[in-house]
Amino acid sequence: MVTIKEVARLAGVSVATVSRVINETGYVHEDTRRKVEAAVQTLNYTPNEVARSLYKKKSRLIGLLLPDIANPYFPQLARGVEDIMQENDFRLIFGNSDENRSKELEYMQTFVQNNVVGVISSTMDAEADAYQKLKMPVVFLDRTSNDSPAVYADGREGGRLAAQALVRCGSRSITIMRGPEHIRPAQDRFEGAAQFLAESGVLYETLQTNSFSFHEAEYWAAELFNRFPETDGVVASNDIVAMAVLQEAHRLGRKVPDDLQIVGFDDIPLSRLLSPSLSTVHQPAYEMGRAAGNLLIQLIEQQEPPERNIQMPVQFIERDTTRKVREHG
Amino acid sequence: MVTIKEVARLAGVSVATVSRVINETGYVHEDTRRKVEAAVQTLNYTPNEVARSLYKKKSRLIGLLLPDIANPYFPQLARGVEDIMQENDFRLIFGNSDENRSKELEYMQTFVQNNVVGVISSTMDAEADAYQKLKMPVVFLDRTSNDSPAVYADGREGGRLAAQALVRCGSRSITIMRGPEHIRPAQDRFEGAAQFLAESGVLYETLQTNSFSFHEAEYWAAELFNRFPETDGVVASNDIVAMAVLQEAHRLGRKVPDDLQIVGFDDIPLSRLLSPSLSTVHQPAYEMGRAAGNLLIQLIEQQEPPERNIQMPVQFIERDTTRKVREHG
DNA sequence: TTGTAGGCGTTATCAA
DNA sequence: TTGATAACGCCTACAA
Repeated sequence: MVTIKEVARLAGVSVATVSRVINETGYVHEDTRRKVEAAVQTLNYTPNEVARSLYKKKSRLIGLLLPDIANPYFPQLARGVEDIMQENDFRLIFGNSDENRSKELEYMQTFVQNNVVGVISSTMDAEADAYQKLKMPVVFLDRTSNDSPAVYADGREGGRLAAQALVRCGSRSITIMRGPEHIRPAQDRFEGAAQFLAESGVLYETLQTNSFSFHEAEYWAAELFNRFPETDGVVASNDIVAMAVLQEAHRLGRKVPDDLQIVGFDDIPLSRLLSPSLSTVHQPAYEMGRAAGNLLIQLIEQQEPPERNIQMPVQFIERDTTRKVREHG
Repeated sequence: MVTIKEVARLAGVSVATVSRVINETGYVHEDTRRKVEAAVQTLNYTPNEVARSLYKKKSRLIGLLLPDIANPYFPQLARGVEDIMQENDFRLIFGNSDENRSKELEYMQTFVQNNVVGVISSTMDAEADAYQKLKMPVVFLDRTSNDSPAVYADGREGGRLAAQALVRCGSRSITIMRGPEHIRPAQDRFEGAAQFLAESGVLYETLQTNSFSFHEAEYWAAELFNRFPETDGVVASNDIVAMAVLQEAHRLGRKVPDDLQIVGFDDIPLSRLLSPSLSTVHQPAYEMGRAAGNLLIQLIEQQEPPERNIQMPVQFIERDTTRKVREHG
């Protein structure tokens, strides 16, 4: 690797001068600047980030911790974060936590050891010491938090919208699939839906599920029809589960949306490519990733961000697993 | 951050001794070891990876470059790589290249600047200087390469299997959707399918597509039926495109699989949750990620790996977008 | 406007 | 068995 010394030698100046020109700091005579730049060019020099990081005690690295990138909702978040970071010359150290505390801690530790300047985490436990004791800024993504910076979607409203759509289109016996307990947004959605149904006086059942994984989605879908065969409307915990329900309905010969309506959650890109395409509550995942990235950068640069707690709006997307209604004839 | 000096002071020894015990190198008296370990404990010391990296000119960081994590095939690759790296105490610096040369170069540069010890890349150009001049090992993932270490699926065979399935189940007028030109695996699949059809004397048309993206998938699906309305069998360039075709077929009232058979490629997890579920060629994406990770680690540790060029097997997965045939009555 | 030199936290060499 | 110290590549007082 070419070092600053070699550049200095070739340019016939000291390393300090080279440092000045590459960092554009302090005075440098135009002629020397040119000589240095030429040397940089011919040697193809780029500064060693590790040495910089050691000296400054700050790198250009950001830690990103997500539960599971293989789960279709997260790649979009990740992509949003990455785009922002790449635009701002930050790099990402990325890890999957699997909602597993020790993996999470292990990652947090190596983030610190590598001098990352900030972390974006979709953790299960925002109050954990690992976060509270951190000297650097942290933004929680897809997780609510009272007093820490966070970006998340309005789960309550999402749940409300899903339930409302079902009721408006005539479902009278609804099942809400309730996501994992430790995942706050999942609970918010449930509460939003449940509250709306209670207020509307519509009957509903709850099916508690304990994971968002692919494999179990099929199990829960089967379970749904076993336990509540009379259901005519389903608020699924996410789009994956909704797809599984749709498929199971198909298998059982239940007509969607005529006999059974389904509303998903997330609006993963594939949901519109289904047949019937999936009615769902849209979460702006990519934008959430970007928002988290932007917020973190502002925090890093010590600018007081306009908002530290960003709740993103959700939106009901009417597609073909819910019936069309003409409002007001 | 706690440094080795503070540990040394608390333990009443020199930094050299502390270094010896944490690295388990050289002789240390049992008593001093215990004192040092106690100090490490009470101060909660972990070594600064940046300083280590500077001295050793090697970090525990790996560069991972993928075209687009938001595209459903890649998260599984990424997850495989991450699992292996995490098991071996390596961390990942992750970036999306968007099949864009300059982004790729930019990432490669920062990988070097950060002393990564190896990179896994799904590049568009394995022969590029950026890779050839690199001092550290590189493994190409999901891309063929003649003389560089690589992990990829058997695209030719995959194409063959897809075409064969269609023919076996009675399609007589087939359209092959051909993926982007610069993506070698896409071309392999095409060639495998085309060759099989030519040899079998079955008519086929080619629809050249130039991207694997979501949005364009719908466009190509529409195009398919415009251009080749008589098609009764489609070899799609991947599962996303296959889904779009399935949906478009649905819209046009074409019965799948009775009037039209469709075979996808990749076997993304969602493809089995479709109705009808998608017949497709399975690529072991997660395992490919792991294999690439393992290969890279062997290269880094200078062990001569048993194979530097790993072609993974593919497999036709019969589901519901192809017709069932009883072979030999 | 430029150069010298010390220090960032580690590791490894060498002497004690 | 232990400690002092140079070196990794860079940045920034401070001096010139």
